[in-house]
Amino acid sequence: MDLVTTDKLYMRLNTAELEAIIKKDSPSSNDRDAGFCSASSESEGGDDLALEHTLQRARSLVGSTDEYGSVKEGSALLVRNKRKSLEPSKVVEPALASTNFASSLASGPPKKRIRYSSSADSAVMLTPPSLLSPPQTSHTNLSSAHACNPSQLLPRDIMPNPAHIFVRHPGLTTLHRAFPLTTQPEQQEPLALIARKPQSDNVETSVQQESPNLQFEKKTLTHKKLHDACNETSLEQNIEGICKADHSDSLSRPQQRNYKNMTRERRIEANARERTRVHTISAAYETLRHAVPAYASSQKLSKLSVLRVACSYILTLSRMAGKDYSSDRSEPTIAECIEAITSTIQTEGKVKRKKDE
DNA sequence: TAGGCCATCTGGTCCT
DNA sequence: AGGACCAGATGGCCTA
Repeated sequence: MDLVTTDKLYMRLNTAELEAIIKKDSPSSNDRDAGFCSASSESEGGDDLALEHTLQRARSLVGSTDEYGSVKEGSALLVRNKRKSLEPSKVVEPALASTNFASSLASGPPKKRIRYSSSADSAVMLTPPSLLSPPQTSHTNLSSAHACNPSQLLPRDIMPNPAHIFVRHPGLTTLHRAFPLTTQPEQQEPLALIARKPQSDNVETSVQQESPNLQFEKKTLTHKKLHDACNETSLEQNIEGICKADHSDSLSRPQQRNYKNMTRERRIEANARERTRVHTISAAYETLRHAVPAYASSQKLSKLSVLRVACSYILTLSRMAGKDYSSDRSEPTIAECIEAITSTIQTEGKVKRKKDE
């Protein structure tokens, strides 16, 4: 087993990447760029990918991928085992997923959140009418089962501002908790929209106190509408009605604001940015995961494991390059470094190794 | 079933 | 003022 990791390590050390590192004697050279993707490039690629996956996910939900030509990877709902293997553990056909979603709505809210290969895969585009560009070509199919404005489909070649794409799991979120349609949950409003500061203004106070309940009622109504919709007629037609009702409702009532005087819309936008940010970090982890040695190619180390292995790997490379990046400047020998990283890989991949054996 | 891991939402803080 | 970054809370998925 040692041979596996050690050989793999040496294989990596013999690559052009290592040569490049060795040739770069100047301390000013950016070692991070040797063999690793920079954060900026990763970010851009990650965002574009996430965006594309968002669109694909939205298309796959209604099983209309053909309309957009070739179907890339990710159009199907791949529910992967993220930790242990790179291979998909479950593959849910888009049509089936759509059916399941509809049926889950028909029998009440989904009890479990669906896990996707990436959050972009799980994306359900929620594009508020206020943020939508002028109406595009109307489609018979929805861009998403949750699209707020079903009549406005985002064409493949029009990439919206990521900040305007609201990604939401079709099932549970903190904002959109599942609860039996016939019973009321204890928490009846989104956490962020609870007014914390007591308002001296009587009018505003009454609005702040009443609105969460109204919002809950609206959500409940929306769930019920969706529930009835799935039972009676097509999901598409009814969601359109729901979205219209939602839109008109939002126009007729003042915007909800949280403690930061943040509107609901801005909170959702902030959530989207936060997701994008976290996705970028996850993508960087994924890049790093591919850049470090592992026990097996199919093994998927956790983020923490990736960091640990990467640290050992970098230290080993630095020693082979005649430098010492160890924290204590102890100048370990190359043999010691290889032994350390081998141990690290074995430790971090312990579970998987046992399974393989 | 418990524990680990991860995604998401949220509020707080800092920076531009 | 708004966005980026961060950490806590929550809940789903997976494995032993």
